[in-house]
Amino acid sequence: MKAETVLKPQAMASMPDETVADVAAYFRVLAEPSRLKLLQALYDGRRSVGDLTELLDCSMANVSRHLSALARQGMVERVTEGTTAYYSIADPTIYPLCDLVCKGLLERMEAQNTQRKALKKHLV
Amino acid sequence: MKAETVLKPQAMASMPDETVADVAAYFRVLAEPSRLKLLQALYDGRRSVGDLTELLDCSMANVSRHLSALARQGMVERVTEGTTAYYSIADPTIYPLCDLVCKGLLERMEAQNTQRKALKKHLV
DNA sequence: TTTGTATTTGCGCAAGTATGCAAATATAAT
DNA sequence: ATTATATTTGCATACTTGCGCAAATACAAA
Repeated sequence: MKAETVLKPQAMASMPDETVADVAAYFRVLAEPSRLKLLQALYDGRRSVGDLTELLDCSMANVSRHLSALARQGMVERVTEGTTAYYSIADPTIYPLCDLVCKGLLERMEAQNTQRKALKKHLV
Repeated sequence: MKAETVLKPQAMASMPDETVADVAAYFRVLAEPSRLKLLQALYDGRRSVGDLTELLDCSMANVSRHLSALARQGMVERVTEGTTAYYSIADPTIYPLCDLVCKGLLERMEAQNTQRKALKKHLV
């Protein structure tokens, strides 16, 4: 591992346009509530499309499409048994990723909260 | 901090739809090559819209729009001096986030690489 | 083979998004 | 006040994306 990585994350080193596009594509797949919910639902293990459809209240056709979007990015893996298709997480990177985002959002909400309280104090 | 967090990242605990939507919105802002490049360019410190426009080869109007999208999400901050607007990173969460994604992509590319080599071996 | 169940896919539509171009806005300099 | 510079915004357009619905596909059971 290079020392540079510590100072400047490799993610932020200048990178070829194609790589930037790949990263953007990765984020794009995560930029959809239904797909996030699917990943959430898959946390405990593999699930069939039918299971996920019930869990999600969303048409089966859509669940299937979202799953194949996730699979295309290598985020989930598909295994069939008979007529049913089981999906499972293939890229565990996703979890720390979402965790970071959630922590950030939470912080921001808390900041807004204290701000709101401070404002309230002034009004009283 | 609850023990649950260790076993199951809070990001993947069942969360209200609204929060899921927020996370998706966060990722959506990152799902754009130009915006990623802007964040990359801002790594070393604040930059004016003009500077960023030169760096990015993209119209100034678009750079401005992308910057306001980033600002709307709280990722960057805007400070004006005279007629020029300086933008800078406001949410450092972005860096480890992109780093994770890049590491994942890199791994995948390497895997493909070794696979390609193995295939080649068989063909020779 | 026929029927039923699970999943995927094609198609058309509605909503969202990025971009170019021109106009609007804001501020500094003459 | 006028002009020049920096940035933002409105508008029209092309493109992408998610969805519902119906049809296609795959496999198992009768």
